[in-house]
Amino acid sequence: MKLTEAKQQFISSWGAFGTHWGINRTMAQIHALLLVSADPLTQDDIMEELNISRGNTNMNIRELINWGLVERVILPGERKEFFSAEKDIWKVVRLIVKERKKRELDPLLKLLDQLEEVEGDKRDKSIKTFVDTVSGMKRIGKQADKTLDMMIKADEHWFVGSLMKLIK
Amino acid sequence: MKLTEAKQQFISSWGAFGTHWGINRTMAQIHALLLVSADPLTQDDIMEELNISRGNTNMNIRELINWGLVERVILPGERKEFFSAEKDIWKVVRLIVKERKKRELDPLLKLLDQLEEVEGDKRDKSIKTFVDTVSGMKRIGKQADKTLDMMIKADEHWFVGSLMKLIK
DNA sequence: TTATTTTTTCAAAAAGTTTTGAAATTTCAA
DNA sequence: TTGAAATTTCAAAACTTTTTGAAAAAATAA
Repeated sequence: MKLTEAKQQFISSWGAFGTHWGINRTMAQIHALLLVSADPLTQDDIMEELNISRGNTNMNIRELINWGLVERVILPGERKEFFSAEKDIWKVVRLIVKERKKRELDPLLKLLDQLEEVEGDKRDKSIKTFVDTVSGMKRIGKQADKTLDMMIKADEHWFVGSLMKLIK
Repeated sequence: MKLTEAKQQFISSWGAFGTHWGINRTMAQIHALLLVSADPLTQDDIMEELNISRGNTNMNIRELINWGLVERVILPGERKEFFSAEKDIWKVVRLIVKERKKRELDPLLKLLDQLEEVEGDKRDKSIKTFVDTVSGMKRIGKQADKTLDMMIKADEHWFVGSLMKLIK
């Protein structure tokens, strides 16, 4: 496969995967393009390469910067801003996990804490079912929280190495 | 908080969370309702409780059954079908991970294998950047694959217990 | 059987999300 | 300063996904 074709495949597939991962298609495509670009690109480069509008490009670059996945690069002597993606994939995964944890898991745990305090006699079958479900989720949720925090801080090899020891 | 209100909160929040988790809102709401129901419910119960149409209810119940999260229950002497959700949350998490891995991670790994075989001289900067990105992803992806497989098979306490030992 | 109830399907409508592009704002070199 | 270039904003349009509901199919009791 030729490089140009491979790049295109990569960008379009990463876009499709992104949609399953809480990231919209364009955002994922811009990310993919920057990941496989040897040098930083301008907004115009990205617009042209992906055939998307200026507004769309701008909004999604900004979102990628918020996630910490892309950074603005100022090249001396250039008027335009350039953008480049974090290339260390393990760092990328940690950034994504960190962001999604903050947006999804943390609010869920907060909610479960509130819901566990439902009024009523726990010997009542319907109360029991509710409380048991909520408590079960809270337990698993807290464990996931710890595990993910560990992962966010961990070095790639430490983490995987440790896990691998467990199955031997 | 009263049980009725708590249930409603739980259902509506689980619905909202679901949308971040590759599960549509109604599917997640039906799942939530069944999780906190002490007894199996019929399609009509679900329609009424969530104010949704018959078709919508039917399609989403079917999808929940496909994921293994809900099962059909036949009660003797009853004409209608009843539905109940798997209540063991650790099992629920494993089922969701299993399904999402199959739909998302497995195809990604397949794609990366193909893309790694791009033609050209790896001393070429643009080829190198592409191959490095793809290889990096493949490495992390394979590790995630193993870790998730382990998790899918693992007992809750074995898995978490082992992880916890590592941070002490 | 046949009639009635229950479940399933699917085209069209509604709802939700993303994208566009032109106007407003900001930046910066001269 | 000023004006050209670059960036940002956001309402409307395009697109995508979900939901509805009525009709078809399947299941079951009599």
